[in-house]
Amino acid sequence: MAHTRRALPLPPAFYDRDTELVARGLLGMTLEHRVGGSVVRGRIVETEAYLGEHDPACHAAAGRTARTDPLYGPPGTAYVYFVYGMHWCVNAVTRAEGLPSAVLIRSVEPVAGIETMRERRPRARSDQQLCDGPAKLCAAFGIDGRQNRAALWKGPLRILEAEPISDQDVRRTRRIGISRARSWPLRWNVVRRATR
DNA sequence: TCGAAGATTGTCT
DNA sequence: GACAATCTTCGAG
Repeated sequence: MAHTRRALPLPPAFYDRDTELVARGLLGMTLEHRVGGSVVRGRIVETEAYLGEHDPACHAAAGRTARTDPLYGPPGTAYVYFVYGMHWCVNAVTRAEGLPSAVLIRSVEPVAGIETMRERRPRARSDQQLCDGPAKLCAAFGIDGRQNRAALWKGPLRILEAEPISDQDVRRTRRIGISRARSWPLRWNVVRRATR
């Protein structure tokens, strides 16, 4: 890219919209995490929407509990949860307070800080495998429970505006990795590389 | 290259 | 006590 205008974080208003629009809109955006002196960045290429208490696959379907409480919080904050006894996953909370919906970030492409990612995920055999899964990207980015409820527009953990992905490069499919409400078409991913 | 199964712990019934 | 928005390894073809 020739001249990069300074990347701005997506404002809270970006997240205070229909969750499906947010999931689609996050494709192509930049996930960034600063820890100590190191910065890692990635391009979001896969997301999933979780719509609220009426969505059986959404954690909020169980109601408001200590675990799901962040989903009820303000839009643009992080919901980081622990699964399978060993993995962390990160979501962006969407819609107004009291509407417990969110977008799971499932996959990103490494953009910066690849050395740091490799240190955190020495088992990855290729750069692509560093963060092509929800738990992998949390490991590569150093995301864990400490980022739960963090504001994504000003934290050390942020999502920055970047080149949007055009419709012809986006595919919408069913959600994966879940047992309930599997058939709902709430997963978006980038099918073609925008770079050449 | 693909499918099956184990790892491991917080949360809710 | 069951199960989970996953990743990795291992064995078969």
